[in-house]
Amino acid sequence: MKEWQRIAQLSHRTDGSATILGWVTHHRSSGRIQFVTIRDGTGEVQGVVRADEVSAETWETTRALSQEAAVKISGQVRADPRAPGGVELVVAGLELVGASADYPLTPKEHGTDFLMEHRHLWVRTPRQAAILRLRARIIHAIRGFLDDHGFVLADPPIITPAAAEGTTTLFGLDYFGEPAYLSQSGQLYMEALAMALGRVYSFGPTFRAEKSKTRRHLSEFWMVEPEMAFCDFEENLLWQEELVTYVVEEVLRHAPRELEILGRDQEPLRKVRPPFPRLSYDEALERLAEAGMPLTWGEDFGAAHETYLGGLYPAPVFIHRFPAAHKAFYMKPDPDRPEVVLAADLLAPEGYGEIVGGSQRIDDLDLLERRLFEHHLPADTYAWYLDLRRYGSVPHSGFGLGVERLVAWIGRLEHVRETIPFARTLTRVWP
RNA sequence: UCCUCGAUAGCUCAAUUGGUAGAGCGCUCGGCUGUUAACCGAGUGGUUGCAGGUUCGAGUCCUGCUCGAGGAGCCA
Repeated sequence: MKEWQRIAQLSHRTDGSATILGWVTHHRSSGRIQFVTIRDGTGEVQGVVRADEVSAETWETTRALSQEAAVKISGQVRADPRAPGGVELVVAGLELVGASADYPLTPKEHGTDFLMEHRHLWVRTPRQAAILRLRARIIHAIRGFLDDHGFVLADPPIITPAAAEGTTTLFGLDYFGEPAYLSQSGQLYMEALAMALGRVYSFGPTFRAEKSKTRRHLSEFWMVEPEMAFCDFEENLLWQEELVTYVVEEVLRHAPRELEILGRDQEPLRKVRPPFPRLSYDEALERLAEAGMPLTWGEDFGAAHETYLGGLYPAPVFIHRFPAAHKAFYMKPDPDRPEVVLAADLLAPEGYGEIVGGSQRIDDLDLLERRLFEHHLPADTYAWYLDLRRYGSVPHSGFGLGVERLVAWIGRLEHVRETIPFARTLTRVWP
């Protein structure tokens, strides 16, 4: 049995003694009475210290407390309408566990660069802690959904010999004298694993050395990549909308406090229900033309186009069947229209852009070899991948979901760098 | 890689047509018997990103550079 309590539990013991361990967030003094606010990761509570109720030593120790000093305090838990949260601790004893001098972060405003430079301390603030709890809840929901639906967690390697798609920029490294790269997608490996386990998913970091500096980009981000054998394009979309819906429901059910701290309006989230609206690439072009943003068939969407399309509906929207020319080599052509592929992007509402990208994969060996040639990719690098089409090839599909973008959308955050404990961006690899 | 904007006290920011670099917060000391980012008084605080130029005089104008921001492209 523990000899101390966590702050979140204090409201259940509004009479009786308690001991808490935590860090000082605020300290106010008014002559003969001091107020010390303590944070312990589960919540905050105010300690009340009266000069005539504690020893001179405790009074002095309390008086000398500074921001983020670690303390152990004990006393009587009491309900009081004047206390933030309605419960306070009338302090009988206070011990300094760890002093804190010249804490850099003040209760006032700071700029982004300063906060990122002190990210190791910034995470202590209520807002940042709420975001990290939200992230944890979202990850828990994703894994729970997939685990409960027969998906086997099977993670691909992070150190890889070549680009998965041969396009985006990779972080290179020296692998015992051989060139190797940090994975920018585990998808090809997931296809192999799906042929072994049926339904699989990966959950891990992904690395992209793109020179992107926007609020939607990180150099290191986390991605979920489910892959399903015997799954066609339509079923793939169903899995995606079921998963996203479940995650949103779980957040609404289990993290309303976090959404409140973030000031996140819950109404748009309550409108996220399957089926999600779907627009074919061709239909999307029509919508864009009506909105004064005409594109000729075959052109890719720009950021403005994506934002517009994502904003058409309260729920995420699928854009599907893109022109094959600019898409990844492994995407299966639509049998009815070979000029488009059975791929879809899921665009989040409220301007958050693409959160999921998925497709049915080519299962025909000849076509896949032809596509590798057309994309100027070396066949020998993909020899093992081609084997998957040689030995019992089946229709299969999968998708990749960006965890940070999902967290940013659900929390309605300004920037993905706040959705991960220590963001790695184009200009920052520290702390 | 390109475009736009920016850099002044530990932090957030002011500084008029080029004319002695300030405020709030933080921190230190003092005051206050219920504070809520407490309040009141005093104190503390500067190579104005770097290098050069114009000028009697540059935080301010000019040139180059460095660093940062968010947007494009690219992407989750």
